[in-house]
Amino acid sequence: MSSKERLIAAATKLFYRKGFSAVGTKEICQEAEVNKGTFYHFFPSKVSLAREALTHYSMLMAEKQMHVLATPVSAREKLDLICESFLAANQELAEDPDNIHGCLLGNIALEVAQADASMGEHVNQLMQHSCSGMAILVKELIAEFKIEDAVDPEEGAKRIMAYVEGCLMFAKAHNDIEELRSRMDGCISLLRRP
Amino acid sequence: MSSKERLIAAATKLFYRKGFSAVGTKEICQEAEVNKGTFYHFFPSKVSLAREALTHYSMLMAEKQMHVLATPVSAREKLDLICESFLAANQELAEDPDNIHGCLLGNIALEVAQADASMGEHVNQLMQHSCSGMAILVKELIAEFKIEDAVDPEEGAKRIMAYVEGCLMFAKAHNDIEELRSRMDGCISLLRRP
DNA sequence: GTGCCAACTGACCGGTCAGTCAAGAGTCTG
DNA sequence: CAGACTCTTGACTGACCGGTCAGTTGGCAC
Repeated sequence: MSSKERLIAAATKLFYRKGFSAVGTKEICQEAEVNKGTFYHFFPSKVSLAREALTHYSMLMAEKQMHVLATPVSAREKLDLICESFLAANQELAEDPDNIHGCLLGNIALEVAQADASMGEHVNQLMQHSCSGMAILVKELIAEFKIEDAVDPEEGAKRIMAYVEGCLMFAKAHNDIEELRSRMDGCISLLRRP
Repeated sequence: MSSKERLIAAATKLFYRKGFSAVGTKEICQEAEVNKGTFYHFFPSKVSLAREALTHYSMLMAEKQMHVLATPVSAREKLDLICESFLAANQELAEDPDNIHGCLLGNIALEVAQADASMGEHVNQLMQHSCSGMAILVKELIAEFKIEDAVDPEEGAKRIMAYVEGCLMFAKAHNDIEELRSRMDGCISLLRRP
């Protein structure tokens, strides 16, 4: 792995575990086994690296999402697999897999996006991308559950993502996977018009 | 208002607007019109003040919640009023009311709660409290919509809170109130068993 | 060989951070 | 009035922050 790749990987891990502000450039460099100067050779600023780390995380999640969508199981089961892929990412990036860190995108959205406009724009773009992947699954869910008068798939995807992010927040706060797993069935209800 | 009260009020405002790490003790003191020493006369640390600010915010929200619950309108309308009370808090605490900052409890939960154990415990307690208030409304909703085979009210309250927090995250990221307002109807669906 | 350049080094910069402290001001009690 | 107490002051500390820079290295082209 090149220095640049190691920096992005280290930043992704550390921001995921501790958040943006709590991680210093020094710590990132140590984790990536790179010197301070090398950091600023490849990235103009800490925020800039964070943007690339976010992209890296999103690609990782999108890959898992695509894999789930291509799995030959029911749409309902795919929903659970999406949930599991969040937990798999946690396992890959967390130091202790028993610590639930939620979703890097959501975490950064709440911590940094508003303070830094370029980051905000970037987060929005990645969120949008994530939702459009989910919209495919939403269509399958609507068909599978024969939901009449369902919400628009794009809107349904946003609702489900919001719900999942909220559940991830609870799961992180209580450090309990079940807060997420046991609530995934609620996603289907969200597609019905009330 | 006493120095201590001014400190808590200032901290609540600033943490709400910018997050925990992005606000320094100096800035809090300036906003509260108090000196550094006075800060540390009343609070042993920045985290300690943040805990009290969080409590202050929760009391503010609980008050609004109680007021909504006592309003003589339909349960469905109360749900919208709860949503409006989040926006009212935003109006009260934000510098520019057009900037959506979400929920202080959720923001801090994702930013700090995991790094600081005492903060995590505190956040959990306040979240619990907030959910138990919501459970009352959930019972009303179940009765009003004659939802058969509904989820347990405590569980329903958690689902709705998770959904609302998720919608608030989207609303903050996109800086658009409608991301929250237009999705409140989804709360009712969440109470139905799928 | 020589020239070149991206990759890399690590000491260093000004500034900011949370937190400290000794001294003073104001207020209550006996 | 004396003494004890809380509250307030703001300069100060040392660690740490993101970011810079002059200089080194190693490989590739000619």
